[in-house]
Amino acid sequence: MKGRAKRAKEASDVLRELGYRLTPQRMLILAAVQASDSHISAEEIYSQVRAQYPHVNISTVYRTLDLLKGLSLVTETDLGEGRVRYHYADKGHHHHLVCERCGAIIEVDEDLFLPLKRTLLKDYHFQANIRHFAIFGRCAKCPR
Amino acid sequence: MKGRAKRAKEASDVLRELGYRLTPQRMLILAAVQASDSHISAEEIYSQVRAQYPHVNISTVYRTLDLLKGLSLVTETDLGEGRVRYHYADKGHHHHLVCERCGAIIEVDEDLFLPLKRTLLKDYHFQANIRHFAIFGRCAKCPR
DNA sequence: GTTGCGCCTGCAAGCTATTGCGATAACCTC
DNA sequence: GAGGTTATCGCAATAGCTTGCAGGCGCAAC
Repeated sequence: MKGRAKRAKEASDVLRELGYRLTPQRMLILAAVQASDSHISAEEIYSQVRAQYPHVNISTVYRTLDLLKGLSLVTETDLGEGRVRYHYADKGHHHHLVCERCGAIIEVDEDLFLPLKRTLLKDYHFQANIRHFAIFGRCAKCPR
Repeated sequence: MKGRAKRAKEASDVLRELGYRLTPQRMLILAAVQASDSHISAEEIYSQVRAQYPHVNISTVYRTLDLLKGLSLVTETDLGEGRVRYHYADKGHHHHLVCERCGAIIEVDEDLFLPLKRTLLKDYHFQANIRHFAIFGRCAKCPR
């Protein structure tokens, strides 16, 4: 998969250029997030990485995800499952509508938040960092 | 404090009318949330309640907060401190802008989200339940 | 290839929050 | 006021995530 390999290279270049070390743990964690087509949990990343590198510790997974998150290489979403999920951030960001009744998850484009972002900047001089958002409520199939 | 006593009565009426039992634990937890002028954490509620009723368990606090949350009597906010905070829900809902650099917390009115709510309802038929929201970013005093 | 600095990791303890289960007590009926 | 039903509670175990610390390893300089 060419696109994936290219993305991986770019991401590790970002790390190297910023002076971060390219450890096997970091590469594997990054690869796991990139290989996941949807949103992946820390535990899932952990077991994938451990398949190739049994000594890794779960805390390393969390620390690396934190690092990647800070560099905007991955985004984090809380869909209200009691665990956070991660997503590689090369595609356009998107948000989630989570139905409180049936659990359905609807992805919506980030453009939806542009008016809100503009208002916050204009009225509050607040530069909102809206990457991944989960909005809870009731979906079309679950009437009130 | 008349207003507070009145609110407490109303809240316990809601519980009773819905068939929930009015236990001293619940009353004390409710009172603690109501007595807090700002947002209160589960641990703070726990120690306040325990001062009057030493046998209470922290799990009861969480379970009660969950119940009250479901009944829209309290709202829950995650301000990114690693612990969730609670707030009595009789006043108009509001949201928070949290500065990722200096930690400042700015309260904003819920009206700000009305356009977004309308869009979600119109385009996705999704009835968003936006009570308490935290938006992270950079405040006016922390330039980029 | 070797050396050395210090970033990074593994380990273990700790924190917030949740859950299963048996015991208790709130509420209804009489 | 007494008794029965069952919602609720306390306890302890557990899950998800974080943190302090000591030792290991990536990387650059030689």
